[in-house]
Amino acid sequence: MQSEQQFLQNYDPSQYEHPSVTVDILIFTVADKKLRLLLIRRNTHPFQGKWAIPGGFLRMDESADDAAERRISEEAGVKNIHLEQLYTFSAVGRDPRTRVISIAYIATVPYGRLQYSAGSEADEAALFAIDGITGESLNMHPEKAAMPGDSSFILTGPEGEIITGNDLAFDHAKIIRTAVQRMRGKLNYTDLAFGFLEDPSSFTLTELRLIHEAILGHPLDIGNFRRTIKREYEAAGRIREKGLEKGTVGRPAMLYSFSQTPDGSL
Amino acid sequence: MQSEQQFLQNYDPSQYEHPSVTVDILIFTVADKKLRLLLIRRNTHPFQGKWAIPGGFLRMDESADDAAERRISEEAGVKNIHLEQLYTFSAVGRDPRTRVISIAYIATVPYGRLQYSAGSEADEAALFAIDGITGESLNMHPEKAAMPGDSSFILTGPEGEIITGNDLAFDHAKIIRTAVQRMRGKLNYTDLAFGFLEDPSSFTLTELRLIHEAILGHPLDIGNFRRTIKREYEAAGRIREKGLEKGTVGRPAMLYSFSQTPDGSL
DNA sequence: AGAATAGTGTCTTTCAGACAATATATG
DNA sequence: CATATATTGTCTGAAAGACACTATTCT
Repeated sequence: MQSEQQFLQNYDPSQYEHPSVTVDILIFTVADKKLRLLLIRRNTHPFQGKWAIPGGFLRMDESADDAAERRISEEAGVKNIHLEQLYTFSAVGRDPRTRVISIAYIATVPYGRLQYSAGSEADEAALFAIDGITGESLNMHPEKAAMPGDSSFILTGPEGEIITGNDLAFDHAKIIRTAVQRMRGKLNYTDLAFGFLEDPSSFTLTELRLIHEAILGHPLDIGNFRRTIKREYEAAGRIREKGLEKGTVGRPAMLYSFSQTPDGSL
Repeated sequence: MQSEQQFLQNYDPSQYEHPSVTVDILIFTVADKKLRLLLIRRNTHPFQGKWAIPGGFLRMDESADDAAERRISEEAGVKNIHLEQLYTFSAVGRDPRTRVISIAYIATVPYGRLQYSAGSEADEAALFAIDGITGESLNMHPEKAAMPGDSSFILTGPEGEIITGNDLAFDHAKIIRTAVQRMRGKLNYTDLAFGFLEDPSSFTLTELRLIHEAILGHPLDIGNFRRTIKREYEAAGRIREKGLEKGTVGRPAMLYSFSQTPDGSL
């Protein structure tokens, strides 16, 4: 029997053919009461000219979490953003070039912190508002069961240009649908929405409610929302009153500050 | 500018170094009122002699879902099992040989259908009961924040031998903890538990309750459980009465049959 | 009858949804 | 004061949790 050292010396990773591994980042933000997603226009084949989710190859010396952080820093110029793994897409034909499996991540970025090259030719990027995604049920097999209409949701660009999920590159419509459904499902029992706050140490409950409404795609009852948030967070000391807002129209709102849990969970 | 055809011809997948991609399958079952997991004892380096989650390399012509189905068929001799992607683990040092990322799947197998080589030397496999996993909160970053005690749960083998998460190969303790927490979190709003029924077309509510209790690790109120299941499933026509059980001790139980939804969701 | 298991009913508290009413700022 | 926004209160029905009680079989 060989020793562990001998084994490691004899081990040849090239004996198997390996797929490419990429990390795709769904960079979401909330602006003007709408959930929006950062897409980039592809300037190479395949799907040249189509809009796509930003991504990149996983380097050998970084975890997928690290790669996601790196890519969002490169693409949106922002660090210390809430990132969460969504799903790993691995259908055989999803990339026409070669075998590519993609680990998809959701990033929740406050609109004010987002930086991207809106106009530049080389790497054109734009925020698209998302509408028309229905069915909040959690799909256990995102790559199976492509229902008709799965890709029929609407994306509205910065100049009002409208495309649908079918106009996107690769299987990115499927990924976006999965992401929105996941966000909706987790909204009520996680801190997801807080990741979109411009300043978590000073926000109003109206601001937080508008984020929830943008993600869900429908309005919420104001009183019930306040009651629920205060019960879930204020009693536990997760949010705290910080004094009144100033210089706004109407009654000034109470400002709150939010405390992240150590691991970002619940 | 090159055409798409030219691009495809020029594309060289080997220009990047690729990690290995494996699929790991957490084969769960419920037997004797306990949640149990199929582990195999490694007979090669690294971690020779340690217990590990079964897995295998992703082939170039199969999706991760397909690979998971293939592996569970090879390892447990069973097909058409409920499979669900858990998480993709990709920390750099998780495999000492080379860079390996692992797409983990949860399989829910009825005990009676499970076949594995319990005694054979070549590929020793065993079912381990899982105890002592606490904190049902959904961890957003399973690979970060290794709390002390994360791997301190207890696994009890077929002969009563006891090991802890720390005795497992690779980062498999972390994977198991993530899986159990995920199952607990989804138990109440998915069909997860039904995957463990010996015969979904003929089961009692007591049998279903024992599955829930095994996953959660604590007893449930009998009346409340019945009420909730009947409200959620019987009203929607998802379960139907099939007549009385026969030949058992005590009052005979009503038998039910369960209808899977097309996509296996909710 | 007694043991064992299955199934029902009731009471209380919590929570979600709908909606009305009140409070405090600006112009 | 009119307008705009924030905040509180109230009512109802659904649902969860605790727990007592009844039903049907076998030995």
